[in-house]
Amino acid sequence: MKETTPNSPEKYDLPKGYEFAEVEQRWYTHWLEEKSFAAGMEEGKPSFSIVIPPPNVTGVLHIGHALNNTLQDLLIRYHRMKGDNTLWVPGTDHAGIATQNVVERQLATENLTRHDLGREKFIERVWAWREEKGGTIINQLKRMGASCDWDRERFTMDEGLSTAVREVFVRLFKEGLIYKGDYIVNWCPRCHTALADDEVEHDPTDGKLYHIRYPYADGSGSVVVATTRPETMLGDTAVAVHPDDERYHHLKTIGISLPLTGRTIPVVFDHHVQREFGTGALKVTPAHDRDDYEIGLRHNLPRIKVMDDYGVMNEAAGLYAGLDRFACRKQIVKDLEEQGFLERIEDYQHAVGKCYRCTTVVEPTTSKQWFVSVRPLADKAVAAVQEGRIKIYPNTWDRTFYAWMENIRDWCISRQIWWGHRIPAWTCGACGQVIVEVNDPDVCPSCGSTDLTQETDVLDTWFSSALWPFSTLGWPEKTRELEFFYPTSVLITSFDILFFWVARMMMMGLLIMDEVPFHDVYLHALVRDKFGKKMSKSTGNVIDPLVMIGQYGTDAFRFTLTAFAAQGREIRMDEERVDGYRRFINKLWNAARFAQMHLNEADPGITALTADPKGLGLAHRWILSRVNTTIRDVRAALDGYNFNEVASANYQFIWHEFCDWYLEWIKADLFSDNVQAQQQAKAVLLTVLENILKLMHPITPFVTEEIWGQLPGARSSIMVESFPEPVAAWDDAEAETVMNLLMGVISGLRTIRTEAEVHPGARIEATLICPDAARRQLLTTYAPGIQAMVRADSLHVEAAGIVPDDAGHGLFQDVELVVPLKGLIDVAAELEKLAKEQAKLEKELERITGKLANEKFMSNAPEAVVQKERDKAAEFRDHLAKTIESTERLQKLR
RNA sequence: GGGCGAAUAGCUCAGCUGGGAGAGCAUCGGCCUUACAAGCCGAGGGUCACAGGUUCGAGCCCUGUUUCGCCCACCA
Repeated sequence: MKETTPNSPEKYDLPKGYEFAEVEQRWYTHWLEEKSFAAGMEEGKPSFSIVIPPPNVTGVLHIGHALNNTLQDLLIRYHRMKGDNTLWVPGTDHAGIATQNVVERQLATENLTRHDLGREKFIERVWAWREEKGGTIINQLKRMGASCDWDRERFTMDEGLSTAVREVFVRLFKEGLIYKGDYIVNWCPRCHTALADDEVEHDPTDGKLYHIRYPYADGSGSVVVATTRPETMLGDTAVAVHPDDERYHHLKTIGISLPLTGRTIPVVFDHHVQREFGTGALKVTPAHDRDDYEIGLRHNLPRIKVMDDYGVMNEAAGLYAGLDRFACRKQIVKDLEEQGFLERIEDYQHAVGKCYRCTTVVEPTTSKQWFVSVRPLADKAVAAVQEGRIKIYPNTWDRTFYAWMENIRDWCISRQIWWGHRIPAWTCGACGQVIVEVNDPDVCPSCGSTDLTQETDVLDTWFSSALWPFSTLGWPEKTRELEFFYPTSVLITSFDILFFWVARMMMMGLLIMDEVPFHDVYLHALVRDKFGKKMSKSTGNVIDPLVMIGQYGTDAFRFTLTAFAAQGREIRMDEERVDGYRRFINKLWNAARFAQMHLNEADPGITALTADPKGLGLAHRWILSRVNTTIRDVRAALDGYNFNEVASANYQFIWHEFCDWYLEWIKADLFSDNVQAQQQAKAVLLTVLENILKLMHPITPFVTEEIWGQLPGARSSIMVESFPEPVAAWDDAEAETVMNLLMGVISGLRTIRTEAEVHPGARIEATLICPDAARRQLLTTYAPGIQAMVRADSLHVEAAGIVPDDAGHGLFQDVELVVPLKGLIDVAAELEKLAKEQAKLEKELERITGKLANEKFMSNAPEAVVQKERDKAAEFRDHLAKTIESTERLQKLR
């Protein structure tokens, strides 16, 4: 483990590079053993709770889960450190169709179907599968570092949640919000179930548009209709035209003779028909098309189902019975052509509905289904958002949400599969009474018969997910958990299930609990590849979170996801960024290693700073002031769900302020013989490092925990430490101003060195010319610091002076930087640069003087802005003069 | 067709209520300087998609245009 370096063999206790794999495993196990994730329920403390969007039990962790759960964990760890009663409820979703498919595939390898087993045995089989394989995604979440309260893990099919489902179903039914009706549904002939509208995906598909001639019944003429699905003509019960379409007025009294069947069907007049499309005549198949179904209702047309549940033509299809729907299509086209009814065929691209689970082409068809009347529920949800009881982040989604809720249709909740919550409805065989009860009835309450059959359909998976925020907390029992944690604080999810899930939780929560299910909804972006394409296995552009974790470490991966999580629509994931942040984690590791090398050598009494910092050295006061700013920025970003800013505030501070400047600056103290200076540096260093680790812990739990444990003093887990709060005494505007001056001067001198190609190891001499006495005093005071940072043997600070012709020259604010460099100046390059600078300054100056001369600006702009412009003008004038001077001086050297 | 969003450095993206254009990566130059070469120091690079408008002042607000993406409804 311990790696030695040639320079200091025994000094480092931490390995040279951060070895994440071992650390992650060790700490996660420790946290679980210590039950560090368990929710507290102490009276008088604020509560913070999140219910996880339950991944499908069949799921494997993809990058969307990774993002989703990283953000949740970030907030959970933050609030836990803040001391809130913090609960993160984990769990999985039984995912009806998906899971059933998985098990059916497994059966297929044994040459079995679910029907061979029968319902009960099949369900047993699914449970067995779940026991064996259902924990995959949970284990993967653990590798992400998710600090869920695992003892509270729930499953949408477990006993408690099943009770909740029944309770809600019965209540909705009794309130008249659930009904059974005949309806046209999207039927998947492969899954054998109805699909909700949003479970159907519409893919643009190349197909054909068939133009078919339908003769008038009296033989006096014919009309041409067009269809993409000619096999449905067997179920046609009308031809529809627009009522204002004069071309067809004469058809009012004439019937149509349906080709191939000879059936006579009427012509109906309906506004739905688009006159411009094709011939303006539409064949109407009410049993197999959603729009036709509606037309059929309006005109009282019969519905003829010509297919069975497998997509095979039935008896109503006459000669075509027994043919698969697509085979039938071919045969029909052939027959139409032979009999002279086929006018023409054209290539046609149109949207074809496909099952979102198995991509089988969906067949619209009529059947008996259970529905929820969502209108009253939707109204409650809309009101909750409008009144601000639920806030959606980013709020650009509000309008989309309202629009969707306004157009919402009744929710078809029955599914003709076996895996799921079986609908608690029974029909009496004797009297036909429908019984809906929480507990299985023995006898019909109406006639006393025991001939009761339970509904075979199960509920849409989203029905149980809609209850998730309260069912997981124990409802319908009145639990302490509900009391403490409902409504939950925030729901974090991807916007693509805003309607599937989020809206339905709102509806159910508001109805059942009479209270919102969550106060905030944060909708994060969809993760795409770096070209903006959706990740998919077929495209081969999938970034696998587990591969990322293995390669770069969980912390680096989590940091990347956080840094990408701006409030937008999409995230373009680039693996290179993960590598970049892995370096950042390593940087932090090494900074800690450096700190530890000094802190552990120190007398054991070294502790974090507690005293007033006013007497400390400049760099110490500066870094403490910067820590304060960082704490404020990070907290504000977390509270406002600006996750990317949480990442960047940390990154910027740790790398570019703490490492680049502070650590370099205090090396002099740490290595000096001045014990007091050394002790002071150690105390502040420890203080700052502790704050950094706490600030970073929510994003990068492992590395921070590991470093924390290595710091001096007796330490338990960083998880029980409190999240940093700004310390008023640390704010120090003056120290920041002075440090900015010194940093500017140092950077300027370094630029001069580099441009003159002075070897980085070589020493220089430098002169600072500064007209302002107070600032001159500062520069003199901190000359040793500046010298150390720029490798200068001497540094003169003067009020005025003549710049030697062959000197390197620079400028920071009102300070002229002069470095004598005999023959090292690239005159041509320097002149070019000065010319560019001069042009820029002249342009800026012109703009500002114009502004200051503008009366309207002077009278309208706030005084502060005007003053700022005046200051700028003065500064630019000064710089311009000096630039011109330099140019003249260098020209002498040519 | 309706709605939403995006367009800023070579790439990926920030830029929150309008006041001197930012980061990371990449590029170029120089360095093993006692935490880190997984590093350090420095440099270059932008008509903020286009055209108007409001304003003293616009990347940001308004109108229109172009390109791209998503969602909803889909003319059979």
